[in-house]
Amino acid sequence: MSRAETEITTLDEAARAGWLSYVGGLTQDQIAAELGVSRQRVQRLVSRALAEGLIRVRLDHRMGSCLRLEAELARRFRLLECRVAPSLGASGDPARAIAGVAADLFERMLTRPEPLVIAVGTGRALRGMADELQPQLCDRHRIVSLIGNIAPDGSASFFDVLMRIADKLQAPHYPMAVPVISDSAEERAAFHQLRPVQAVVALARQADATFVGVGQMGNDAPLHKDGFITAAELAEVQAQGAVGEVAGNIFDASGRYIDSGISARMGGVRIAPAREEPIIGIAAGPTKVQAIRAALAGRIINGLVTDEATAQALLD
Amino acid sequence: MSRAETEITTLDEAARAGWLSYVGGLTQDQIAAELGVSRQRVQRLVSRALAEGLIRVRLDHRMGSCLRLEAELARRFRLLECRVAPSLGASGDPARAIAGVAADLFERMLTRPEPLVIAVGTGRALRGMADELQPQLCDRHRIVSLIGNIAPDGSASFFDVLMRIADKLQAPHYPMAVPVISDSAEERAAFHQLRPVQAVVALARQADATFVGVGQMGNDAPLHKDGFITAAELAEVQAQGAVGEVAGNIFDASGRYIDSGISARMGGVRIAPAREEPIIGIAAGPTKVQAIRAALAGRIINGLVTDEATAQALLD
DNA sequence: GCGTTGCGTGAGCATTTGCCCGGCTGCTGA
DNA sequence: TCAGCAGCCGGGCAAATGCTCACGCAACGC
Repeated sequence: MSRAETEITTLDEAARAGWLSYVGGLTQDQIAAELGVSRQRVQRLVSRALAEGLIRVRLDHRMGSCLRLEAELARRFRLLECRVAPSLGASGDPARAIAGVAADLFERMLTRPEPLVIAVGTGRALRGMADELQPQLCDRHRIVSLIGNIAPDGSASFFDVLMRIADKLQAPHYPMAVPVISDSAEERAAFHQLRPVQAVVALARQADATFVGVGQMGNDAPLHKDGFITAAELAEVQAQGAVGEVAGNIFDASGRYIDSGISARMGGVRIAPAREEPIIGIAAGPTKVQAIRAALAGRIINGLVTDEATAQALLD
Repeated sequence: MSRAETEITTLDEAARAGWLSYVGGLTQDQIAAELGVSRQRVQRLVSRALAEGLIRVRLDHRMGSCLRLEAELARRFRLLECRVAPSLGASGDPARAIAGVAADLFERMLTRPEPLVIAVGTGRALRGMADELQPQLCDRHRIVSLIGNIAPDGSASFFDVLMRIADKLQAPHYPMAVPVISDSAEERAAFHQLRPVQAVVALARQADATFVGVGQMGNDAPLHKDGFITAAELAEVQAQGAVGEVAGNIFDASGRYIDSGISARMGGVRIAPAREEPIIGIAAGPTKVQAIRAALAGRIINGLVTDEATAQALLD
């Protein structure tokens, strides 16, 4: 109890310090005087406010260079939607650069008056987007997961993107209660015969908009790093020409899905190529270029949020 | 041409510097290396990005103390909506503190699926809110002005809140083409007999939501400072018990409108007391407390965005 | 009872940032 | 053509900031 209460008041204090610093433009000394604490404490509070994500910073200016890249990508790959975020410099994390821009696009989708079914995948990029979303009441839309939420170790879910988004929007949400990847094709089939699972799958297939990450299938493949497939399995699909993956469904350089032992066990929904509804891929980074290009070529995705460096590489 | 182009590229550069600094967290030296310019130039660019409003900062945390004040205000004054922003310290501008919170509430209104008519007043607080709005396509709602847009000196409009909001939302908008205050009651009547003016007035009267500032009627009254009424006129209504004003309509301490020579000449729409639709007052500052309290008492407004200090004063 | 551990605190210091100022460049008008 | 002027640039410096380290205190286990 007292633990939770102190926690709340410290966060409050951090928020107040951050507010005075960023919005009010006061110096830390002034804030210290205002709050009646030491300057050092103010420094710590502000840095905590930043770390906890209490302070949200966005850039309200479309740079010419980004706009040009967007237009060129949209033309070249016939995209419905395209956003290019400025890169964060050589050392920066590309996922963080695109998170805010992706959240912006997502929020724009939410402003549509008609109730939508919005499907989401998972991964670091989506997770970043979810964290950047403004909390708002938006309960006319439904959020549905494209992938299973049961991790190999039995833990509920890995990045938990669906829950985070639904939480912020207080929207009805439909997790897919199947393993991300089953031990066998039979197990997968058994799960998918369950009535509630079928309902979620049907919903995901008819989604009015879809937001997914794009995974590379090099040796740094997220599918492998996160423990969903073994190194041997990775090598096997690499040998079959795998270059990328969307919602766990692996495809080759031309964006055609690869059928393999893995795909028969992978839970969740395979996005049909060349859908008309927006399927937005959210991905950036040098290692993902080939995967993104393939997903675009196969029209698995018809929209893209990426960063400058990746956009440039895609066009080269 | 070259002037405009340089302007654009400088802003782009400023935006990029600000992005790397605020979002990327790089030091100015690192940014300088990245952009290939001097550290001093980076400093200038970042400060320009800030000044131009390219960097938008918001606080994503409701402080306990603010929530308590909101709940207490809502209870005491039977409010439909109430938001209390943290104060910006003794020296801070209260209008700036509440701008972001007000914009948040406004944006929340915009997420409603059904097309709305939203009426807006004017003033510094509303202007601040308009500046903080996220640009977004929101053309199902209509924005209508409560007050005239012809200033005494003939200039088109003073704070131009309506245009700024409509611009950001690309929404249909209805300015009221009448003088803020006419020279005579007859002139006012003549304007209000015009068919287009009547249409706008009708729209404003039936607005689904209304956002207004609240002006004090002390010697620092905005109506006087901005040149709409003379010192003599101010003194006259003060003698009649004037304490505040909403959209140019002056009321006494109990929130009852005062009929005077001024009110007969004031263009625009008088908000009917005790309306059911949300009428959100956006105001903060020690000089406004009495005016806000009166507007609440008379149920001219039934919602409030203010800051901590003002909220506390209202409750005392 | 006592040592240990973990967290928060303040002091001091290195780095970073904001700003002023002198100098330079490029434009303008006589 | 050239003086005058305005705006930009970098140097340098003072203020502000971020960070590390040693210390104190309370909780915990032995």
